[in-house]
Amino acid sequence: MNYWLLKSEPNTYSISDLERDGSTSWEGVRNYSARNNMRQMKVGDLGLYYHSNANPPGVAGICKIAREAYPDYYAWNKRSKYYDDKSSREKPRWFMVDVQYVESFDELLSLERIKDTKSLRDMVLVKQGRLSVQPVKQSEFDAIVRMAGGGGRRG
DNA sequence: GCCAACGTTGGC
DNA sequence: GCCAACGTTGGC
Repeated sequence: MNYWLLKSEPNTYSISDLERDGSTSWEGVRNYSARNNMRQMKVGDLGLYYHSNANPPGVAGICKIAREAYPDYYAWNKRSKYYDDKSSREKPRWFMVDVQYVESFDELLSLERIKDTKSLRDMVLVKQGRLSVQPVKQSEFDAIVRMAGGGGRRG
């Protein structure tokens, strides 16, 4: 199984929203690297749910991939803010997955603490920053869950 | 609101 | 294919 980190702005859709909804579709990714990462996801993979543009930013909890990549149909809807005329039904350019709520950490694990942790210094989150869907090593996933006091093991 | 670090676009 | 101009992300 693989591990991922998914960024969402809590103003737009926080982990509490995901908890309320149970699951959600992850549309609107318009970056090729992020899209390619999504296409690697398998049902059951676990994701760190990251709050970006937040105060403070950090990992808020855990989610699970509930459906593998399928065409992002928002790209075909002219009235959607995710509309892209270069994506067609015949040749979809963008993809989305479904994610399911797993757990919220009691306390957000801040980006600052992640940066201060030696074993997490090589995370894409720290090294590259801006990517909204990124791979995470199992060791990194485990360390973050441990630091956040989460119980989120597979399941 | 600023701006660094990327990504994308399009002229050539 | 190069690269300048522009747009976006996201921390601060």
